[in-house]
Amino acid sequence: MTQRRNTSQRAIITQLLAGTDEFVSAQHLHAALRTSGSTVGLATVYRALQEMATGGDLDVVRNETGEVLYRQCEQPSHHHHLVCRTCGLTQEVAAPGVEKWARAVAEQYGYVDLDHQVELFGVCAGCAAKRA
Amino acid sequence: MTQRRNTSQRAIITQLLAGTDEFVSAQHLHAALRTSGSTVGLATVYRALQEMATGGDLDVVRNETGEVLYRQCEQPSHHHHLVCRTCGLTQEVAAPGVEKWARAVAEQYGYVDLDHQVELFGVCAGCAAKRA
DNA sequence: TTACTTGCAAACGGTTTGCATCGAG
DNA sequence: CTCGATGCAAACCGTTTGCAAGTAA
Repeated sequence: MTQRRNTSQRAIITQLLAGTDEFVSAQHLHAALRTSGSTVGLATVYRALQEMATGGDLDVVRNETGEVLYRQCEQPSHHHHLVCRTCGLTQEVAAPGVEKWARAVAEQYGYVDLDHQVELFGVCAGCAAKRA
Repeated sequence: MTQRRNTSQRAIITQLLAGTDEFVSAQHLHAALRTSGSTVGLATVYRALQEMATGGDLDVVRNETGEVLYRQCEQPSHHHHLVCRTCGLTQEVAAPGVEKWARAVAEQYGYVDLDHQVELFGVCAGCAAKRA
């Protein structure tokens, strides 16, 4: 049985994530921590983020360059994202029908252990206005 | 004005892509080429794929591990994929409700110029059987 | 004391780039 | 002959891992 220990590093990482509702990369988070005086190691940041993500405490997304982004997840229920491809503004959205559809399709083809990736990209109202 | 030269390498890459309607990674494509006797370099494959992708001749997707996948694009009807995360077997599936849902959500939040990414991952019947 | 955590550095895996050489036009 | 294309190897970059030292419980 694995049990999590409370360390100052994890506390500060959790705290920093709680302070924002935007997606951040492990690298960015690490840089921010070092800048503010902490001596946390990069590996520790990665390990903490992974742990929190698999524990369901963080939302995980990948940006266009393949970098992994994390954000504290406000909604306990499963949901997806609508991301502005210009400024990164993100809305959490529910996809009621999608889950059911995914299950039906998987069953039809005999696939099990299903997971799905559903993300919407667009340009938010603000950015669209500036573009005009 | 940049002009493309016709080389045997590009010809064989184009030909191989034309022979399938599945997504392939640059690495996979390169391995396949080497196996079939070609001496193409990895870099050449990457350069060719990038060029074709920016030229709009290929669809580009990223899998769960961040690897970039390419596929010849000319699919008449829009559809999505159900990919086996063990063996890579891919089924093309239609997502009737998804498109409508995406449009509705985007409108609700004032997002325009919408695009979406919907991929299903699971373990196909064959791989599931071997696992047991 | 036990065994989970940490920081560092090295290892990794996919992708990109520098450069000398090759070859299409 | 020119200049884009190629192959190789090294460089990159984000991420993971081995390991000895540190520390919560």
